[in-house]
Amino acid sequence: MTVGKPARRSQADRRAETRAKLLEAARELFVELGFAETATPDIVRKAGVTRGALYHHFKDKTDLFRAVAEEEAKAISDHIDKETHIVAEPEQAMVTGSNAFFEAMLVPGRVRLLMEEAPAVLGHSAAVALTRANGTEELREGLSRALPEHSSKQIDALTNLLSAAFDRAALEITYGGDLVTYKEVMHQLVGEVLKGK
Amino acid sequence: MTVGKPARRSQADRRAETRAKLLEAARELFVELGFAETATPDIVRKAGVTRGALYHHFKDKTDLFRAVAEEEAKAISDHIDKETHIVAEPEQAMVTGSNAFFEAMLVPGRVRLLMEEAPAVLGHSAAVALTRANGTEELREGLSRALPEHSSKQIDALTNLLSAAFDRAALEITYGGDLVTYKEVMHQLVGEVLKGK
DNA sequence: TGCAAATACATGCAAGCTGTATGTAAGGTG
DNA sequence: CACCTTACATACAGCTTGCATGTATTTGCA
Repeated sequence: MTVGKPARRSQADRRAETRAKLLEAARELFVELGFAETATPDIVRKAGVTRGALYHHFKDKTDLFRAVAEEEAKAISDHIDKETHIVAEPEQAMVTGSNAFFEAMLVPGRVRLLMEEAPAVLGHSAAVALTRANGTEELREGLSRALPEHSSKQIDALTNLLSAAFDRAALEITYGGDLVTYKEVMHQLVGEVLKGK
Repeated sequence: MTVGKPARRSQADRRAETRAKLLEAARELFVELGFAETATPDIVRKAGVTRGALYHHFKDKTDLFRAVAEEEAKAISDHIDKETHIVAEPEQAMVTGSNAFFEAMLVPGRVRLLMEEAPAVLGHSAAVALTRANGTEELREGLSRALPEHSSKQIDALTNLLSAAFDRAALEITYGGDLVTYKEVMHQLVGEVLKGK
């Protein structure tokens, strides 16, 4: 059995592997130090590749951050979908989705990446677009159903405001706020809106 | 009348003047380009001073940003205080304060500085501490008065969540959201919370 | 199977930025 | 009027980013 003979990997495999290593290393450093304080030499050292690889896979440092953030948002979205897709009734789906959101947000670094860094690095619009999937649609639908008198403009606004409250709750929890309290208060808030008119 | 003879200014005057010029130039560039994309050489060129002056007045670039952000937060706080201090009853003070907040947030650049850049540059905690004065206390007091059964922990949480909603409303308005709609929906939201229980 | 082309990555380099150290001029003080 | 302090200016070292160019591996194809 020949040793040291590097297995002939396909380009796709090589590519996927280095890309994954870059994403992982970048995520850790972005979480720990923030985007601005993280240098690309540090990222590639941690990933075990060179800066050439980084700039081959990503347009620039910001593009790498975008990829990290998108992956993170997708993980959240997937978790919420997995928890809610079995729930049929919209009322219950909202509360389930809410709980799933808070669960997902407990994963270390998510809040830092998506709520603190992303708005500044990618801009507000891109940042909200990232979290667009995070239960926002379920929320909008629930509100729309419960408040048929409201215009879609009003529903959109309300969705944004409640979504912001969810985000802030996650943020505060990360910074030591009490999980149970914030979940309670958040549910109370949504509940009152739903039965309001 | 002697011309060109530079008036003998006091140190305090010199100091205040350069500092003001730096703050003004920095504000413009931070708003236009964001913190990371703004270079100190550009700031001092715009201010008509040298980098030496900048680093004499401020510890580093972040410290300059902090000063700009603090000035901005104070302007908002002053505006809200001016509008609300004549209003006696807490209920009315809240609605007046809310309107004053939205008015204040229309000043160009404020949202960019305080809601987009500040959290990433100064950290979430410092950023919320900055806006701590922006009607947050009136809000907390109003909630506390209207919801006597709630624990102070719950009041704090609710205050944070509604405060986040206010912030998001300002953000969305800046990005083209309809001012009237957001004000309406925000008032509805607060109103429902107040009469809830 | 062997060779050319494409892909994936490595290395070297130029430009720019930050923060500090050191130099100078103006203002305050006894 | 001399000394000290404050306010600023200039020079420099160390990094950082992104690109340009070089090399190795893989793939397509005759």
